[in-house]
Amino acid sequence: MTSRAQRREVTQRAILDASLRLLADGGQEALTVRGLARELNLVPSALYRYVTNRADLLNILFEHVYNDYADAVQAAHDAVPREDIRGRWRAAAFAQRDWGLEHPHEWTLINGTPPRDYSGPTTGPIPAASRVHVMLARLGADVEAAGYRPRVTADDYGTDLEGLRQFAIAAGADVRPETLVAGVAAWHMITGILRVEFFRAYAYDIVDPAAYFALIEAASEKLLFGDGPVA
Amino acid sequence: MTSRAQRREVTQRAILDASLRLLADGGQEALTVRGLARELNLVPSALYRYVTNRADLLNILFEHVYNDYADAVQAAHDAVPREDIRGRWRAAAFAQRDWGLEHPHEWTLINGTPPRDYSGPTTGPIPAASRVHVMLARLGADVEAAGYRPRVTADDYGTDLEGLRQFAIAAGADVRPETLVAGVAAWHMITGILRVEFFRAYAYDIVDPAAYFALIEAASEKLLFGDGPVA
DNA sequence: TGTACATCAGTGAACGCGCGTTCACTGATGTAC
DNA sequence: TGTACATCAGTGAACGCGCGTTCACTGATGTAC
Repeated sequence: MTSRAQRREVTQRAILDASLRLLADGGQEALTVRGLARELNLVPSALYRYVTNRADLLNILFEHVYNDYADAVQAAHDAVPREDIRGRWRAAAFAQRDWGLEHPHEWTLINGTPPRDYSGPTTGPIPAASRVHVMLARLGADVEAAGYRPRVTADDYGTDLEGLRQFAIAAGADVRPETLVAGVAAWHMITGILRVEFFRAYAYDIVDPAAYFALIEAASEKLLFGDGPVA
Repeated sequence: MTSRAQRREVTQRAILDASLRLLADGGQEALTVRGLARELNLVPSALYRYVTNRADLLNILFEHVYNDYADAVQAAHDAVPREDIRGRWRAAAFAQRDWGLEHPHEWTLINGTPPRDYSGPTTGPIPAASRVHVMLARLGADVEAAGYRPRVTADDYGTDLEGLRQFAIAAGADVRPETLVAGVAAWHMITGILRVEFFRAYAYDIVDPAAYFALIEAASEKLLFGDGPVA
């Protein structure tokens, strides 16, 4: 590798780092071409050697941030012993909250309104979002194997339930689609309550958000684990 | 009422209408002072006779849109006979989706990232959000009265569970806080899946969003209604 | 090893744009006597 | 009913701002012979 290529890589990395800094400080609106140039002590036009336009910048950032989130959730989940199935779910749920508290603008980027110039996959899944759901599918398999029966039964095995089954198979998870639906639904619950907390969209006063989150998290467990293992 | 006051009211109404049009067409970013003036064939500065700044504009709009949403959900709920308790829940859930499909930018305004200049209640609840939750609390009371037992039991009656109880009492709903938690959690589930659908934040391919929503909605019912009425 | 040439990172100036907000003003509408 | 004055909706010009993107350029780094 030539030294020119090395320096190019260093700059690319510096651009990503500065982007993350701008995002963390001021949210996605603060991530502008000119602002980024300022942060890097460069002239704005110089950035066009590395990035084709602002949309490109956002796409790179989005992917990185989403993976950060997936890493955090995955790591918390993996830190719990495999046989503590409830604990694994709980760890993942709380990890999303903790990550969001530490990285509010990042949480907002991936969970809030998609940014103006962002043009992620117009069709098909977001890779980093899939990562978390692969984890959930495998967790679902263990939920079943441990004898828990989630409280969801589907009457209608529509196209998407079948799609979910295929997704689980690809993830190497032997799990009924009903369980997956329960898991996915429970995960939406977690994200939904965090939206209320982080965006301050309260319908009534919440004095202790952490305790309130724990309540909702308990409800998510009830949905996924039912009344406990069935012999 | 003098004619001057009448004309003032007409203009105020025109400003609101034009704001709604701009929002519906281009999202909250399209709602600018200058854009609004253009829409009304006015000079930008003229708007400052009616509005103190852009934040004010957004606050007015936000309130209106949130009430629109609450109206739609409430109306769908009220159209179902009181004794059809499951049907009432289902109607409310599907109403949120239908309203969101018809008013994507409006749904985004109240459920997505709070707009830059918006400065809603920094503390305390959003009035229109409370309206829906009052409805949910009363529905919860009927869920219990009908003998359903939601699958949530709380070990910890923390401050917020007590707050939720007070909220229900104020709403005239005789309902255990556990049931409320189940209802609220289930509602977050609904909003959570709609976020994925409307913001295209898929973790795997969803080929039939309507059918997929129905699956998740079924899960929400399972959480709220448990296995059916207990004699 | 030395020279001629090619590459390409970064510069600096400029483009056209839209934004929120201010301010002194005009001219029509409303009010007091 | 008529006149003098006050109110106030809307104008027009200007302020300073930041934005994304283009383009011709300089000068250092890298490559071929």
